Amino acid sequence: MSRVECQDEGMSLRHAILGLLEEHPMSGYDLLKRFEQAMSNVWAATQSQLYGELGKLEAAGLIRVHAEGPRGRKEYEITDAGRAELRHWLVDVEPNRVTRNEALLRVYFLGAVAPERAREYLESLGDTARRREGRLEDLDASIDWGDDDASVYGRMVLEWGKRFSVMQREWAEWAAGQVK
Amino acid sequence: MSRVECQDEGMSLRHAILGLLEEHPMSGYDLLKRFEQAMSNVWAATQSQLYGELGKLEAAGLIRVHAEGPRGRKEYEITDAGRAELRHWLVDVEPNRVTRNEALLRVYFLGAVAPERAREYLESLGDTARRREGRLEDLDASIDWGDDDASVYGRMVLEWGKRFSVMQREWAEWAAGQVK
DNA sequence: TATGACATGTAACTAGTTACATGATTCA
DNA sequence: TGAATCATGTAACTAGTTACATGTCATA
Repeated sequence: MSRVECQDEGMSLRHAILGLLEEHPMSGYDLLKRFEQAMSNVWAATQSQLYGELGKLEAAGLIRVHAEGPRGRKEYEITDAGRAELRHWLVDVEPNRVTRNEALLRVYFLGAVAPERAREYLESLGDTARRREGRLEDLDASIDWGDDDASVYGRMVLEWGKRFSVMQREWAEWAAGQVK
Repeated sequence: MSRVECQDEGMSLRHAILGLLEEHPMSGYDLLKRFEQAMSNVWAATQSQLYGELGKLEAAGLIRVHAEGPRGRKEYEITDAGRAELRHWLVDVEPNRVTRNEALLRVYFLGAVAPERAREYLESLGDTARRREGRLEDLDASIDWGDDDASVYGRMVLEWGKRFSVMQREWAEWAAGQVK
């Protein structure tokens, strides 16, 4: 029941896995699908990293194998220690705000290329945002939202993505117009 | 004059350094100050990583030592090969969109804690955004913008930060209201 | 029977973090 | 002369990426 000591503030993949297993037991393969789909807009993870982390989580006693299936399938479930660690992270650890926005980094340096290239770049950012906006609208419309926690908080994340896309598109349009 | 071969799409720190040195020659220490200040909202870098990367850039011929000063200070300048690499990155390499938003990741899992804790968390995201909004407004007002490239593109980046902060604050206020 | 989806794993690498270590110069 | 700032570097680590490697099961 007691939380494993852990002074590190990072390791969000670890907590992403714990959070998904809190919903219900899953295999590494199942988790991978989640990271490739819904999760990909929020936290990226590769197959290799995922299986590695599952091993570490099991060794740390935060998850355990709950059932084995065909083809070597191992379904993991979260343990009480894992749940404690997840809650601790959600409540006590302040989010680390290490910012890395490659698209925006380029904008700083657009003076190094011809104005036409700069405008093209900004317009392509706008196009990308527009496409993303459309995809998220479609996704939202296709989901039958309920009033359970997963729906409420899932919708919040989706709403964030939609608002972000709109903001990015509008900014890119404005910025392209600023290029002389 | 010809670009160094480089199939990797990442290495943005490398390009951030090249972009800053394109403005004018600087030492590692100067660059560090830039990364700690204006740059910190776009691309984070530690002192250790910076000096390591400067060594690699020099070895690759993309920068060279232009002047030495007291206390072992080494001022670097960008070479023609470095400028070519910077332009190549700006124009030809599409931005990699690996998303990792720790604050948003938590929102997915807020169902694991009491609604009051969840609301507190969302409100704290709103507060953070509001403070950031204020800081960026102040910064904008304090800068004497010109119509040179550095001003035009610097203002674009700042404008993005302001719009992002507004979006994040409004979303967080809405989201906090969604918690039952 | 062959293809594709299911399923897990490892090796070698690059990027990024934390902590330590050292010394020079300025200025109160 | 002591503290702050300037200035560079290294060692040990964690996180993340790419590529490879292997084998199972369902079904067309």
